[in-house]
Amino acid sequence: MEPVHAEFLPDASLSREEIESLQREIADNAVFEDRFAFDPAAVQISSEPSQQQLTTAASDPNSDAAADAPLVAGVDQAFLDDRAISAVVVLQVGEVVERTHAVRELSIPYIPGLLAFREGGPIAAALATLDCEPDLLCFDGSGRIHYRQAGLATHLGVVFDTPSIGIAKNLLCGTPRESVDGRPAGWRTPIEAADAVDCADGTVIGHAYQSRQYESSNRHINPLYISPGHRVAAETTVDLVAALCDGYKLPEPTRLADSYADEIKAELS
DNA sequence: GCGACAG
DNA sequence: ATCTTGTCGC
Repeated sequence: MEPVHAEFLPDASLSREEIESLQREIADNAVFEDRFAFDPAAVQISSEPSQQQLTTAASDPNSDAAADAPLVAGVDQAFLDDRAISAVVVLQVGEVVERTHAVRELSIPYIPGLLAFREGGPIAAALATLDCEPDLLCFDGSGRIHYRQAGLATHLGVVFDTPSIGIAKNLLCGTPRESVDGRPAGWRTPIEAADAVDCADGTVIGHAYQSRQYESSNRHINPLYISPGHRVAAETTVDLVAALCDGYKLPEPTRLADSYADEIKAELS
Protein backbone atom coordinates (compact mmCIF):
# COMPACT_ATOMS: atom_id res chain seq x y z
CA MET A 1 0.00 0.00 0.00
CA GLU A 2 1.07 3.61 -0.55
CA PRO A 3 0.70 6.76 1.61
CA VAL A 4 -2.22 8.94 0.55
CA HIS A 5 -0.90 11.93 2.47
CA ALA A 6 2.88 11.64 2.23
CA GLU A 7 3.16 15.29 3.29
CA PHE A 8 2.08 14.16 6.77
CA LEU A 9 4.75 11.47 7.14
CA PRO A 10 6.48 11.95 10.50
CA ASP A 11 9.77 13.79 9.98
CA ALA A 12 12.04 13.44 12.99
CA SER A 13 14.25 16.32 11.85
CA LEU A 14 11.48 18.82 12.65
CA SER A 15 11.71 21.01 15.73
CA ARG A 16 9.59 20.23 18.75
CA GLU A 17 7.32 23.11 17.85
CA GLU A 18 6.95 21.95 14.24
CA ILE A 19 6.23 18.42 15.42
CA GLU A 20 3.43 19.58 17.70
CA SER A 21 2.06 21.77 14.92
CA LEU A 22 2.01 18.80 12.53
CA GLN A 23 0.25 16.70 15.17
CA ARG A 24 -2.51 19.29 15.48
CA GLU A 25 -2.88 19.24 11.72
CA ILE A 26 -3.06 15.43 11.78
CA ALA A 27 -5.78 15.62 14.45
CA ASP A 28 -7.71 18.12 12.30
CA ASN A 29 -7.61 15.67 9.39
CA ALA A 30 -8.48 12.66 11.52
CA VAL A 31 -12.04 11.31 11.61
CA PHE A 32 -13.11 9.90 14.96
CA GLU A 33 -16.34 8.44 13.58
CA ASP A 34 -17.22 5.25 11.72
CA ARG A 35 -16.35 5.88 8.09
CA PHE A 36 -15.34 2.57 6.60
CA ALA A 37 -16.80 0.34 3.91
CA PHE A 38 -16.45 -3.09 5.50
CA ASP A 39 -19.00 -4.84 7.69
CA PRO A 40 -17.75 -4.65 11.31
CA ALA A 41 -19.62 -7.87 12.11
CA ALA A 42 -17.43 -9.64 9.53
CA VAL A 43 -14.29 -8.79 11.53
CA GLN A 44 -13.59 -11.94 13.52
CA ILE A 45 -11.04 -14.59 14.31
CA SER A 46 -13.12 -17.74 14.31
CA SER A 47 -14.05 -19.31 10.98
CA GLU A 48 -17.26 -20.59 12.55
CA PRO A 49 -20.08 -19.10 10.42
CA SER A 50 -21.86 -16.33 12.31
CA GLN A 51 -25.64 -15.95 12.18
CA GLN A 52 -25.10 -13.03 9.83
CA GLN A 53 -22.98 -15.09 7.45
CA LEU A 54 -25.52 -17.91 7.44
CA THR A 55 -28.20 -15.43 6.53
CA THR A 56 -26.05 -13.95 3.77
CA ALA A 57 -25.19 -17.39 2.42
CA ALA A 58 -28.86 -18.34 2.39
CA SER A 59 -29.83 -15.25 0.43
CA ASP A 60 -26.89 -15.54 -1.96
CA PRO A 61 -25.63 -19.11 -2.56
CA ASN A 62 -22.70 -17.85 -4.65
CA SER A 63 -21.25 -15.55 -1.99
CA ASP A 64 -18.05 -16.53 -0.22
CA ALA A 65 -18.05 -14.76 3.13
CA ALA A 66 -14.42 -15.65 3.90
CA ALA A 67 -13.09 -14.31 0.60
CA ASP A 68 -14.95 -11.04 1.10
CA ALA A 69 -14.08 -10.68 4.79
CA PRO A 70 -12.12 -7.56 5.82
CA LEU A 71 -8.31 -7.66 5.82
CA VAL A 72 -7.03 -6.69 9.26
CA ALA A 73 -3.35 -5.78 9.67
CA GLY A 74 -1.43 -5.86 12.95
CA VAL A 75 1.71 -3.72 13.25
CA ASP A 76 4.40 -3.96 15.91
CA GLN A 77 8.12 -3.33 16.42
CA ALA A 78 11.15 -4.96 17.97
CA PHE A 79 14.46 -3.15 18.48
CA LEU A 80 18.05 -4.13 17.93
CA ASP A 81 20.85 -1.69 18.72
CA ASP A 82 19.93 1.48 16.85
CA ARG A 83 17.49 -0.15 14.47
CA ALA A 84 13.76 -0.71 14.52
CA ILE A 85 12.25 -3.85 13.02
CA SER A 86 8.70 -3.06 11.96
CA ALA A 87 6.52 -6.10 11.30
CA VAL A 88 3.11 -6.34 9.66
CA VAL A 89 0.82 -9.38 9.74
CA VAL A 90 -2.45 -9.32 7.78
CA LEU A 91 -5.33 -11.55 8.86
CA GLN A 92 -8.61 -12.46 7.21
CA VAL A 93 -11.02 -14.31 9.51
CA GLY A 94 -8.07 -15.35 11.67
CA GLU A 95 -5.97 -16.68 8.79
CA VAL A 96 -2.62 -15.05 7.96
CA VAL A 97 -2.80 -13.87 4.34
CA GLU A 98 0.39 -11.76 4.21
CA ARG A 99 3.43 -10.84 6.31
CA THR A 100 6.10 -8.26 5.68
CA HIS A 101 8.71 -6.25 7.58
CA ALA A 102 11.27 -3.46 7.31
CA VAL A 103 14.45 -2.67 9.23
CA ARG A 104 15.37 1.02 9.64
CA GLU A 105 17.78 3.15 11.62
CA LEU A 106 16.11 5.02 14.46
CA SER A 107 16.48 8.80 14.34
CA ILE A 108 15.27 9.97 17.73
CA PRO A 109 14.87 8.44 21.20
CA TYR A 110 11.54 7.58 22.75
CA ILE A 111 9.78 10.73 23.95
CA PRO A 112 6.25 10.48 25.40
CA GLY A 113 3.90 12.12 22.91
CA LEU A 114 6.32 11.84 19.97
CA LEU A 115 6.29 8.08 19.42
CA ALA A 116 5.13 8.38 15.79
CA PHE A 117 8.25 10.39 15.01
CA ARG A 118 10.47 7.58 16.28
CA GLU A 119 8.60 4.57 14.88
CA GLY A 120 6.48 6.05 12.11
CA GLY A 121 9.22 5.95 9.45
CA PRO A 122 10.00 2.25 9.91
CA ILE A 123 6.28 1.45 10.05
CA ALA A 124 5.51 3.38 6.85
CA ALA A 125 8.42 1.59 5.14
CA ALA A 126 7.00 -1.80 6.13
CA LEU A 127 3.44 -0.91 5.09
CA ALA A 128 4.73 0.35 1.72
CA THR A 129 5.97 -3.18 0.92
CA LEU A 130 2.54 -4.69 1.54
CA ASP A 131 0.89 -6.16 -1.56
CA CYS A 132 -2.65 -6.12 -0.22
CA GLU A 133 -4.76 -3.17 0.90
CA PRO A 134 -5.84 -3.72 4.53
CA ASP A 135 -9.32 -2.56 5.55
CA LEU A 136 -8.13 -1.91 9.11
CA LEU A 137 -4.75 -1.22 10.71
CA CYS A 138 -4.10 -2.18 14.36
CA PHE A 139 -1.16 -0.45 16.07
CA ASP A 140 0.63 -0.93 19.37
CA GLY A 141 0.26 2.45 21.04
CA SER A 142 -2.31 5.19 21.31
CA GLY A 143 -4.48 6.88 18.73
CA ARG A 144 -6.72 9.67 20.03
CA ILE A 145 -5.50 9.07 23.59
CA HIS A 146 -2.75 11.63 23.08
CA TYR A 147 -2.05 15.20 24.21
CA ARG A 148 -2.83 16.57 20.75
CA GLN A 149 -5.17 13.70 19.76
CA ALA A 150 -2.60 12.50 17.24
CA GLY A 151 -0.92 9.37 18.59
CA LEU A 152 0.86 6.77 16.47
CA ALA A 153 -2.35 5.07 15.27
CA THR A 154 -3.99 8.35 14.30
CA HIS A 155 -0.90 9.66 12.56
CA LEU A 156 -0.37 6.59 10.37
CA GLY A 157 -4.09 6.11 9.82
CA VAL A 158 -4.27 9.62 8.34
CA VAL A 159 -1.07 9.21 6.29
CA PHE A 160 -2.47 6.07 4.64
CA ASP A 161 -6.08 7.28 4.94
CA THR A 162 -7.02 3.84 6.25
CA PRO A 163 -9.25 2.99 9.24
CA SER A 164 -6.98 2.44 12.23
CA ILE A 165 -7.02 1.58 15.93
CA GLY A 166 -4.56 2.26 18.74
CA ILE A 167 -4.00 -0.52 21.28
CA ALA A 168 -1.82 0.44 24.27
CA LYS A 169 -0.84 -1.49 27.37
CA ASN A 170 -0.44 1.69 29.39
CA LEU A 171 -2.35 4.95 29.58
CA LEU A 172 -0.55 8.00 28.16
CA CYS A 173 -3.06 10.63 29.28
CA GLY A 174 -6.74 11.08 30.03
CA THR A 175 -8.76 9.70 32.96
CA PRO A 176 -10.72 6.45 33.28
CA ARG A 177 -14.34 7.20 34.28
CA GLU A 178 -14.15 4.36 36.81
CA SER A 179 -11.33 2.54 38.58
CA VAL A 180 -9.85 -0.10 36.27
CA ASP A 181 -8.58 -2.43 39.00
CA GLY A 182 -9.51 -6.11 38.94
CA ARG A 183 -12.27 -5.97 36.36
CA PRO A 184 -13.79 -9.06 34.69
CA ALA A 185 -13.16 -9.99 31.03
CA GLY A 186 -15.31 -7.98 28.67
CA TRP A 187 -15.52 -4.94 30.96
CA ARG A 188 -14.91 -1.48 29.54
CA THR A 189 -14.98 2.12 30.72
CA PRO A 190 -14.47 5.41 28.84
CA ILE A 191 -11.23 7.37 29.02
CA GLU A 192 -12.07 11.05 29.27
CA ALA A 193 -9.94 13.99 28.21
CA ALA A 194 -8.48 15.96 31.13
CA ASP A 195 -6.45 19.18 31.30
CA ALA A 196 -3.36 17.86 29.48
CA VAL A 197 -5.43 16.83 26.45
CA ASP A 198 -6.09 19.24 23.59
CA CYS A 199 -9.91 19.06 23.64
CA ALA A 200 -12.87 19.72 25.93
CA ASP A 201 -12.62 18.09 29.35
CA GLY A 202 -14.79 14.98 29.51
CA THR A 203 -14.56 14.21 25.79
CA VAL A 204 -14.39 10.41 25.40
CA ILE A 205 -11.04 9.82 23.66
CA GLY A 206 -10.90 6.05 24.13
CA HIS A 207 -11.61 3.16 26.49
CA ALA A 208 -9.96 0.89 29.00
CA TYR A 209 -10.93 -2.65 27.96
CA GLN A 210 -10.37 -5.83 29.94
CA SER A 211 -9.66 -8.30 27.13
CA ARG A 212 -8.79 -11.12 29.51
CA GLN A 213 -8.92 -11.85 33.23
CA TYR A 214 -8.08 -14.68 35.62
CA GLU A 215 -11.13 -16.37 37.10
CA SER A 216 -10.18 -16.14 40.73
CA SER A 217 -6.77 -15.39 42.14
CA ASN A 218 -4.66 -12.91 43.98
CA ARG A 219 -3.10 -11.59 40.79
CA HIS A 220 -4.92 -9.80 38.03
CA ILE A 221 -4.36 -8.72 34.41
CA ASN A 222 -4.29 -5.01 33.52
CA PRO A 223 -6.69 -3.71 30.88
CA LEU A 224 -5.79 -2.50 27.38
CA TYR A 225 -6.21 1.17 26.50
CA ILE A 226 -7.93 1.34 23.14
CA SER A 227 -8.54 4.48 21.11
CA PRO A 228 -9.66 5.55 17.64
CA GLY A 229 -6.89 6.05 15.15
CA HIS A 230 -8.76 7.24 12.07
CA ARG A 231 -12.22 6.62 10.58
CA VAL A 232 -13.42 4.58 13.58
CA ALA A 233 -15.55 5.73 16.54
CA ALA A 234 -14.39 5.05 20.10
CA GLU A 235 -17.13 2.53 20.88
CA THR A 236 -16.60 0.65 17.60
CA THR A 237 -12.89 0.48 18.30
CA VAL A 238 -13.53 -1.64 21.40
CA ASP A 239 -16.04 -3.88 19.59
CA LEU A 240 -13.49 -4.57 16.86
CA VAL A 241 -10.69 -5.37 19.31
CA ALA A 242 -13.03 -7.64 21.27
CA ALA A 243 -13.83 -9.52 18.04
CA LEU A 244 -10.11 -9.86 17.27
CA CYS A 245 -9.12 -11.34 20.63
CA ASP A 246 -8.65 -15.09 20.89
CA GLY A 247 -7.82 -16.06 24.46
CA TYR A 248 -4.82 -13.78 24.90
CA LYS A 249 -4.60 -10.29 26.33
CA LEU A 250 -3.60 -8.83 22.96
CA PRO A 251 -5.80 -9.10 19.85
CA GLU A 252 -4.43 -11.56 17.25
CA PRO A 253 -3.20 -9.04 14.63
CA THR A 254 -0.98 -7.20 17.11
CA ARG A 255 0.03 -10.35 18.96
CA LEU A 256 1.18 -12.08 15.77
CA ALA A 257 3.00 -8.96 14.54
CA ASP A 258 4.79 -8.82 17.89
CA SER A 259 6.09 -12.38 17.61
CA TYR A 260 6.92 -11.95 13.93
CA ALA A 261 9.07 -8.89 14.80
CA ASP A 262 10.86 -10.97 17.45
CA GLU A 263 11.41 -13.69 14.86
CA ILE A 264 13.11 -11.26 12.46
CA LYS A 265 15.14 -9.82 15.31
CA ALA A 266 16.43 -13.28 16.24
CA GLU A 267 17.54 -13.82 12.63
CA LEU A 268 19.47 -10.55 12.69
CA SER A 269 21.13 -11.25 16.03
C1' DG B 1 9.57 23.64 41.04
C1' DC B 2 7.52 18.67 40.98
C1' DG B 3 5.28 14.86 38.99
C1' DA B 4 3.44 12.24 34.81
C1' DC B 5 4.52 10.38 30.57
C1' DA B 6 2.30 5.05 24.48
C1' DG B 7 6.96 2.15 23.02
C1' DA C 1 11.09 -1.15 24.21
C1' DT C 2 15.20 -4.11 26.28
C1' DC C 3 18.37 -7.11 29.68
C1' DT C 4 16.60 -12.33 31.69
C1' DT C 5 15.49 -17.74 35.55
C1' DG C 6 12.80 -19.24 38.05
C1' DT C 7 8.55 -19.32 39.94
C1' DC C 8 3.78 -18.52 41.62
C1' DG C 9 -0.93 -19.39 40.22
C1' DC C 10 -4.34 -20.43 36.87
